[in-house]
Amino acid sequence: MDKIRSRSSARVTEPRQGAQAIRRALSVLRILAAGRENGVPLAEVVQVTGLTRPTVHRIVHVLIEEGIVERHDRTGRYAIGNQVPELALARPRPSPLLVAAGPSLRRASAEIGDTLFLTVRTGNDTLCVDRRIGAYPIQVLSIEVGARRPLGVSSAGVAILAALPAPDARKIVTANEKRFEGYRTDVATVLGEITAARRLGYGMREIGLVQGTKSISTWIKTPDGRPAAAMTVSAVRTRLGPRREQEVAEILLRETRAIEQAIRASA
Amino acid sequence: MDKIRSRSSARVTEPRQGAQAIRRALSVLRILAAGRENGVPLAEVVQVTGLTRPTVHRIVHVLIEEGIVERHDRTGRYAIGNQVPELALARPRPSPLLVAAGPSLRRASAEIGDTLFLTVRTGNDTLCVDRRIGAYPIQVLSIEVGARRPLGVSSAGVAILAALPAPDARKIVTANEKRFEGYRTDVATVLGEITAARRLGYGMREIGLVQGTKSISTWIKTPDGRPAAAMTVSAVRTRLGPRREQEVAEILLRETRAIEQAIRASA
DNA sequence: GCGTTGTTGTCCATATTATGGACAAAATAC
DNA sequence: GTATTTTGTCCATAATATGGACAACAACGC
Repeated sequence: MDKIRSRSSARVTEPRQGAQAIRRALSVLRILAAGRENGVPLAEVVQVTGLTRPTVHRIVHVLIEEGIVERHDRTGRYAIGNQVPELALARPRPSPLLVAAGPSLRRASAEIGDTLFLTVRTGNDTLCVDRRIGAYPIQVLSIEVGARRPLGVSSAGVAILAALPAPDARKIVTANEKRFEGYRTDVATVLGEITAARRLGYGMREIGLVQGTKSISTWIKTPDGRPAAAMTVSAVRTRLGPRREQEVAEILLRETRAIEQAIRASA
Repeated sequence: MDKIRSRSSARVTEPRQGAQAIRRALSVLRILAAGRENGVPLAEVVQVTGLTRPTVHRIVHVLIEEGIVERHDRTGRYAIGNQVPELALARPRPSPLLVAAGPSLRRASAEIGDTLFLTVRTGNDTLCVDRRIGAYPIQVLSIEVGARRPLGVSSAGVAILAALPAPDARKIVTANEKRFEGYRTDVATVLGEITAARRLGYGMREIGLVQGTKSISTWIKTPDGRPAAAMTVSAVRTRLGPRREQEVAEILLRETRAIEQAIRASA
């Protein structure tokens, strides 16, 4: 581990010590969260976190005893346990972002007709928090609410990274290096996509995570200038030619501004 | 800490070591969860967990850095952070219990007309996971979905304790001793209520948590005989005289059996 | 059946990490 | 203004978490 002193951007009080084990447990949890209901095999957690197997094993089993993690008997995979949603109930139900974005998502979805996603950043991951299905008969539904992927592998992730200060983005991308393999991409490619997104004003992937799909993402910023989320349209590639890409991007950018306004209003 | 070897009931593999810090962090989290949106002052966490202040302080602040806990600027209280619901999204949305209980809650609510609660046990707490408002114009709405209290202070808690093996119940009650003060009760009173509930077949509190209310709770068991939840009716005391208590209890017991059947069917 | 490979699980000596007593600084009450 | 309560920090020390090495088990091939 490296001792980082100060960041050029906002917060300066980052590195607090005396809780290595807790931090490790949390990074394990985040990997498990990426596995959703199916969970993740121990070996993969070891691989991705870079911790040793005994350590991961110990952490995971303590968390099982505590009800935070479950182990699927049949597959032996580890997954987020039911105590996590129970803890989550402590918070008021709909997040301010979802409230602020609701009307815009409805409008954009009606207007565009393809599947719309709202994705937030959580640590080094993107997390899909809302999805609206459009009227067009062919819809890209592969990504579900709750889906979690390393920042950088989806157009939403690229958009969010593009909206971050370059050094921060770079740091996240390199931190995710190990996890990129599973998505057939790498640090250089992602950095290239980020640069392209900055130039374009929105994130775009000709080759979506699903074969034959294309995605366009805009970034949504909080009043302090930090990216809060991304709004994404995914569709079969043939439906998003250059002309329509332009059209869709304009709608997304318009609604993005509306959401940013709504956030400001609610704060 | 004591070294428990074996339990008379089910699980025998309980005490795994090498993760004190993680367990402590989790017990802190559970206390914070009880504080809901408002959170809990540090001193209270210290008092209830029995940990030292430096330790709690360290844990809480690491969790803040990780996004698991938030500190409300104005009050200085600590609360569950937004990363917890994000992790929770990894699990499929409606819990099997909620699905199984849904129709029964609807029926019972329509029939009784007073507020109905579904409460689960989570560790040493009860957690309200569903609430149905009845048709009668005066409703007891003080307990909200997500509300968390020490097992023993509500009629639902008493019901769940009554359904547990006596030694387990006793252990939980003594573990909660410190927290009872805040609810104007104590170990002896709670143990008495549990015994009474076992005799009656359902839990009952003449003096509810809210002045002038009365509650009746039945316990719901999983196929293996462990209590999974409690179903509760709360109403102003005058509306629950001896005759109607009897009536309501019978409806609850009937629907309880229906839920138990539904759980068996879904397993 | 019996090696082979790829998992997961366990042990324990050791160094690293988390601990908590004591002290300090805010915030709040008086 | 001082007293009191609450939160925050330090650091020497002991207890805790660590990970190398080994073991058990499962899945596959033949």
